[in-house]
Amino acid sequence: MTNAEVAEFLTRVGQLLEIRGESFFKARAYYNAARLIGSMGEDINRVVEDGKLGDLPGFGEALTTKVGQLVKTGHMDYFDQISKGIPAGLLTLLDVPEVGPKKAKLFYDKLKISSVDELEAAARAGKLSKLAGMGKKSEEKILTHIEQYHKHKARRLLSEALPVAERILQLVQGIKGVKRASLAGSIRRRLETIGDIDVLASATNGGEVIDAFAKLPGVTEVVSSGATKGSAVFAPGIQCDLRAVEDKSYAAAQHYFTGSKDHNVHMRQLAKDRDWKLNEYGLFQGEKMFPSKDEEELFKHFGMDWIEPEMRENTGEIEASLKHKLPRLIMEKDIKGLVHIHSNFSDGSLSIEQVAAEVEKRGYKYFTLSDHSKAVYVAHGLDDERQNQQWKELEKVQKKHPGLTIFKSTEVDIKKDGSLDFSDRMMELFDCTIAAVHSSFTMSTDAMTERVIKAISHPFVDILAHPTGRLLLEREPFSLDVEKVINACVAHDVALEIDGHPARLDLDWRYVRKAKDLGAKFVISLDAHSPIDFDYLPFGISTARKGWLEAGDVLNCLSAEKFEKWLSHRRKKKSRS
DNA sequence: GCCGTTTTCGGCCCGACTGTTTTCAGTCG
Repeated sequence: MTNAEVAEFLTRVGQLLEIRGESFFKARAYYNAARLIGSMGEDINRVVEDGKLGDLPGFGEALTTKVGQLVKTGHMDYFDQISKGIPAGLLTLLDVPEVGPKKAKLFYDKLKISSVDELEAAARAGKLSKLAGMGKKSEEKILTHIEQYHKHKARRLLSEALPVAERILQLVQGIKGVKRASLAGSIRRRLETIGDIDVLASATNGGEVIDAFAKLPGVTEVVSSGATKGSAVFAPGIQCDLRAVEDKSYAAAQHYFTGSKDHNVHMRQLAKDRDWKLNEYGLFQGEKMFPSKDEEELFKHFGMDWIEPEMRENTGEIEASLKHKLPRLIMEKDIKGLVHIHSNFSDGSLSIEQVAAEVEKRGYKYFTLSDHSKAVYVAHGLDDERQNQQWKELEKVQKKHPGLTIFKSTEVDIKKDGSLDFSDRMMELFDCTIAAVHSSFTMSTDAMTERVIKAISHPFVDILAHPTGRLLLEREPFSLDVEKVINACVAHDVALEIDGHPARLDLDWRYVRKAKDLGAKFVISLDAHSPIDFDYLPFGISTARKGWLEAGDVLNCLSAEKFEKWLSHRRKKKSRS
């Protein structure tokens, strides 16, 4: 089972326990385990094989036995035991906002409801409002939520949510009485997909600010509106939560609303260890508040350095900060050249000349012209003859742009058997080759891993592109032993691509972190097919930052000369061996 | 269900909002 599958399973166990009315803390032990496994870099199968499951924080005797069985056999006896008498569909009710375990149990016990459709029918028939603790308003709300549940999936790409968030932030900054405002939540942490937008504001007249927020242009529905907190749906259907605090609480509130949840729990534990209390209003010792004008000062009270929002996932950043050993994360301005650009020779929309002009306009010193190879037929992949034509055109353009270095490159297809789509003779003629899987996604883990490693082992492959093939919210990554592939890349001195297209962001940042620890090198690429794709570099950068990368880890932070040196040096090394 | 150099039992992060209640439970983040 993959980490994600194990995490999902354990979440279901927790939900079942809650529905059964077991201690919430028991359920939380499973939720904590689910979050830990879902967000850690190590392969859970490896952890179990190595007998290290019990070393994970929050894993005692019970979890170690039960999760061990789950990972080894894909099955958990305990799950069968607690799910007895509870229909599987009941858990789907929890996907409807404002329906939690207590309500779900109530609906099932009193009305035998075990699916969202049945819930909808009961609400329309007015049956829900007759239940204890329910009323007309609750029933209407549930109906509205079910409509939304059917209409659109809850999450969106970061690239879609961020512009909306920035527009809302501007509007909030314009509300009368607002002193400071910023984005918070997962969008500030630059998570790859976003559930809702969190905005924080400081003001003396919180209630009025929330009122004004509910009336902003673009608001299609007001979900809630109180003295310090409001929630509204903005076109095109993204929910935004605004929190208003007094300015003296701004730093603590910004930290709190940025999260992540796990990071906050850990920080609050640190406060508790010192007999302090940390909440969204400040850091306190008894009644006394430690003043913090910004987050940096807040961290300083703990003897910590300020932690970049992208790192706040509770994966060691708090320990590193306490030891003053945080990395200096890569920034956009560190990038010197662009990697993985398509032209209209394959499926790009720009000519090579237009690409060169675009790259120069944006101030970069070099790029790799990486069109598809012939096996990717739908993308007009190049055969030998057309590749030769492309090279001729490239040389013409190169002459017109003396200040720019254009690397002869290819995104060569990794065929089903792991062989490459160009002959060795052709492969040797490129300056920089990027290999990628584009077909036969449904192989077994072993077969796919072998396929990719065979390609990596080829002496003239320099970079592995979009290593897991995922399309966020659309297509799952293909089944791959990522850790083995990373190790193979390190062994063969092949760089891993962080494909910066916001629908890919592949390699995933959780693996980026792992790969960095294993000694891998990276490129942050655009995988650009059209002019708009050149605006997507920040998403590749934030993925790298979430993986703790520094400029020194990323090859296209090198000058054109040094980038070329890396390519030729490793090729010489390979032809010798 | 987990955890502990003050604890092996009694805690477990903390607070806002809503709706249905006469003081609070449920949900969410």
